[in-house]
Amino acid sequence: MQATNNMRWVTNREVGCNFCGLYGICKLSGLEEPDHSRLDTFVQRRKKVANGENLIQAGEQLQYLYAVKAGMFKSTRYFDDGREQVVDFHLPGEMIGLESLGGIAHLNTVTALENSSVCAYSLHMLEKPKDEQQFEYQRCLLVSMTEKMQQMQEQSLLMGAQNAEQRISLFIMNIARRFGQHGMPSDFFRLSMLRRDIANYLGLAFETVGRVFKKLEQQGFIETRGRLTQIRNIPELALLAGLEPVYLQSSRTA
Amino acid sequence: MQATNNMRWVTNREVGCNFCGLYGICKLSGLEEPDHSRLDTFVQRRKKVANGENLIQAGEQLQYLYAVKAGMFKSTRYFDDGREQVVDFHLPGEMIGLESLGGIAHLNTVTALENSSVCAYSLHMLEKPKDEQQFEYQRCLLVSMTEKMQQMQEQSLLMGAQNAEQRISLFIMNIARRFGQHGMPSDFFRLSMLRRDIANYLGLAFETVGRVFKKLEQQGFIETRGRLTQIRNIPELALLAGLEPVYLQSSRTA
DNA sequence: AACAGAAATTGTCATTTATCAAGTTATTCC
DNA sequence: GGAATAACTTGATAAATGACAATTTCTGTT
Repeated sequence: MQATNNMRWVTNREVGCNFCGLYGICKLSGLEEPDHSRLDTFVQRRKKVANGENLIQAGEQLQYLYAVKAGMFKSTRYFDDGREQVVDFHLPGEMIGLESLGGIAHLNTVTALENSSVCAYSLHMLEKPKDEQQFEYQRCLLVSMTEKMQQMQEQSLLMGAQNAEQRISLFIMNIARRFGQHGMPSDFFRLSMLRRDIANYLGLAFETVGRVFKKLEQQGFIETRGRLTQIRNIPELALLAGLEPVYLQSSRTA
Repeated sequence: MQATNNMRWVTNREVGCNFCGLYGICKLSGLEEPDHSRLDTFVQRRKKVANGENLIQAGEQLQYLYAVKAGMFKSTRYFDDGREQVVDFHLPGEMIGLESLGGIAHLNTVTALENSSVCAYSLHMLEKPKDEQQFEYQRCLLVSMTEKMQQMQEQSLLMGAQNAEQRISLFIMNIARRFGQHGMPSDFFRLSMLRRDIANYLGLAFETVGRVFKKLEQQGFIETRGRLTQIRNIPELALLAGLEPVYLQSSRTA
């Protein structure tokens, strides 16, 4: 198919700073000052991570908070016996590292699923003496954690899914909402992870994932070309997922 | 069985304040002052909730943070079409409400799974003017959220479970660790939720949950008398769950 | 102690999903 | 651009789980 060749390199847009999870913190650090000199001492901007490379290795010391600027990441837990479990995906605008804040080391390995870039914010700011600004930093962090927690809350719905079709519909709708939340189209995006990753994440065989995607496509709910994914019938997909039909709409207008 | 009659009323111990999720906040508010007068203006202590009663109704305005003092709760999401999804359980020492902090209303209904009691802390403290103490409150909240987030992280492992046996083993080990974390025995506790609740939470049929429990018991990994549950072979159960064998030990000594 | 209702167990059968194997299509790397 | 590799698809079969119905046990109440 010729169209496929044209679309192969289409990728998700870079997220704007105003839609980024680090926005609050960056603003405090001088993002909106004419020269960014102050900001630049705290934030390492647009660090590139090539497809397949690790941004974070499990066991590594916790030093930075990251925000995905462009591209996509997965978090994987590796076990002694060689098994691996994908525990999360990170979309543009979302933060990486919040879930490890309690300890001193990262629990999971974070890998780029395509050529990606991140902004890194040093966690040293948390150790500074208490002052007015410090208070605000903490508040920003609290907001970020709150958002992350709500996202994780939704995973609980995923866990109760009754069958593969519902699980996968829920998964797609979840990704869609998250794209929309950060100012990108919520019905047309690049699903950069492999079927294997999705399957591992959802606890399904990857053949099952493939078959369900195909079925959803045949029913006209979604359309895929390689990794590019378009949702063609949001209400029906939401229904399959067992969500209220307003699911995506409400988060768009919010 | 005669022994059963004796054990019917055995219940989980009340958690000590020093093992409670609200400890930091209560301490700030005067928990350790000789008279508790200051504390009592912020904290409503030992509010009783009878088995089956709702502590929180979905949609209700967010006003308090709760900590489970004794007993057990479940959080349920209700859908328009009548379906319900159990999204979380709350054990003694754990907090309730953190996951809704972002919004103004509760998303889930929280129900007591046995005669329980909670401490309630007014969220108004968060709106007070910025002062030294306010900073500390925020920090406490950040710590609580961090803990909750790590707990939720573990749910991600649950989601990837390959089969019912692994799911349920993981579930039991998870509950066990959480009891241990708050100073209670991690190998002997009352599992107050119904099979139906566990099944709903894990996305399994309740008959399957029952059969797996029975199988685990026949293999000698666990022992149950009614709701009372004892883990008899931690390493084997951890193995089934696909966890490192040190899982429980490490959290005990910590 | 006895009753009523709820919860749990058990057995059978239908459905879903995993597993394995073979073939096809995409990607990556020279 | 082409070879090598990885990812995905498809089909057949086995295994796990869900659904239903009948029975037993448990729980709470009087």
